[in-house]
Amino acid sequence: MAKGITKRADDYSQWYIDVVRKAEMADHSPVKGCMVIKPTGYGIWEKIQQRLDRMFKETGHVNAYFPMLIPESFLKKEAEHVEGFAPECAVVTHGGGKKLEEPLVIRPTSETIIWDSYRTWINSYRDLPILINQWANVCRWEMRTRLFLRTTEFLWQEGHTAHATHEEAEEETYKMVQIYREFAEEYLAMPVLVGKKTDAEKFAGALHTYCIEGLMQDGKALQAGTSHHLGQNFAKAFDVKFQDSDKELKYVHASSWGVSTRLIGGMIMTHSDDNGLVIPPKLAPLPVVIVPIYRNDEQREQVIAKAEEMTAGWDPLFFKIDNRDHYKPGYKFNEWELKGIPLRIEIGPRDVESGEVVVARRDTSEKVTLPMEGLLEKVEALLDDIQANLLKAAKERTEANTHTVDSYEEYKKRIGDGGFFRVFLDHENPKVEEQLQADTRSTIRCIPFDAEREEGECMISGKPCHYRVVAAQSY
RNA sequence: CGGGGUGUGGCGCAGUCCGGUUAGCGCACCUGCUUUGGGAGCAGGGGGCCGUAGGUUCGAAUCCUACCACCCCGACCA
Repeated sequence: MAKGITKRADDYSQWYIDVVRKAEMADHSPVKGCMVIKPTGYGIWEKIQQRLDRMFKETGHVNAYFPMLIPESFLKKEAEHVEGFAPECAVVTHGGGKKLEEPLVIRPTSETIIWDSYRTWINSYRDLPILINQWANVCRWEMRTRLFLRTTEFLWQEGHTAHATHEEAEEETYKMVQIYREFAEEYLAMPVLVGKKTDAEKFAGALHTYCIEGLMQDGKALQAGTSHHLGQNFAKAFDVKFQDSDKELKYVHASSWGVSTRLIGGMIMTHSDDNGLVIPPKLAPLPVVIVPIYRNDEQREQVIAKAEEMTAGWDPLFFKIDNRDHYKPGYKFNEWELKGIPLRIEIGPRDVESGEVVVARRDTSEKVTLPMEGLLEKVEALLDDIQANLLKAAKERTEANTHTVDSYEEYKKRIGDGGFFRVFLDHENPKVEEQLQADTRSTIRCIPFDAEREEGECMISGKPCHYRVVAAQSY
């Protein structure tokens, strides 16, 4: 059993903090709610960036960068937007030792500064669409923070697109939430619900918001990505018009979408266990570690030489030979498990002798003996199997914790145990959501796209409903 | 912002009630030797103005006052 990690069953929240700390993912910074992302954690973020960036570019998007400081007045141009974000903005009032003419907001999100630029970029329907993404940091002064899940400053990507028509903007909004779903399943190995947020939960300034929602091991939901259809709200606020082919002057339609370092928190809470972090192979900065075993200097030389010979021609970023001499193999086994490395290869004198190695997988702790001959192929196959296995396990857990409930009494009784609850709720009535939150500290997570037609009555108001929504307690 | 808690080497803690040499312990760290197939052993060593600022006292980690920070439980949120 791993030293220094609280068991999930004893205290899930403490377990999470322990895993982040022991795996050396991140530290608290001197400023409340901020974190230092250490190489182990940042390496995973880099992987996420690489994979997602490719998916964005394959769908026609390009990257750009907009400034971090935004004139305060910009935020105020869209009524709902300012109401939603003003309370959590950090504001710069001084620069160069002088009080500023106008305070500058550290971006909580970049719609306003970007749409201010788009005004000058867009004149004709021929300028559209604009499909831009940016990788950036943002700052939101949250009341309560947790490493990766909610930090004062966090890293994310935000896509900001401009379109000639409502339909095109809608198509983009939908396309991007599907890309998030695909990324979550294929890379994070995290199954997600895909659907629409209720009005109460949508982005401040959007017509509607689509989202992906994962279910963590403790039964709480995690919003893992959002895609907003902004309609013409920001175009109107920033006066962004174009002349269409029919000669008419029209406001531009917009979308914005983002995922953040929160995904790393989601990854941890989806796969990790009481022995520490578990990284899905496709996101592992280091998929394979090789631990040499020896009793003396002569053996050490032999074993390491053999390990080098065995891995000749392998991608150097794919593996690492842990030749540190001041730790014993057992220590290294535990350390790499703690850090979630998907596969560990053990090679010692007896393996050098037999031409085989011992391969241990992080997800199941199974060890197998494999010949050095043709090892790379087998290792790659094992990594694929781990990736698939993690997704399968997470899917089964999510399904086992998805409940269909009809009575509010039963819901209230069971909601505390966690899980997704498929229920009839009149999501168009804000009072229903208020009541739900007040009674149960749970919310409607989303109205799934694939909700089938089914007749029932709202378990709070009794109003007839034609499909079920999904409610849960969430992070 | 309400309720509860905690501030002592990098981390985790003891000491505080009842003031008194040089502030301890475990882990981690450094050096050396022996070790090395699931978190090694021994020996030696480095590292602290005890959250901050005042006060009481011959003397304060310990008593008094104020402030600050962080953590947990709620309200706010990706």
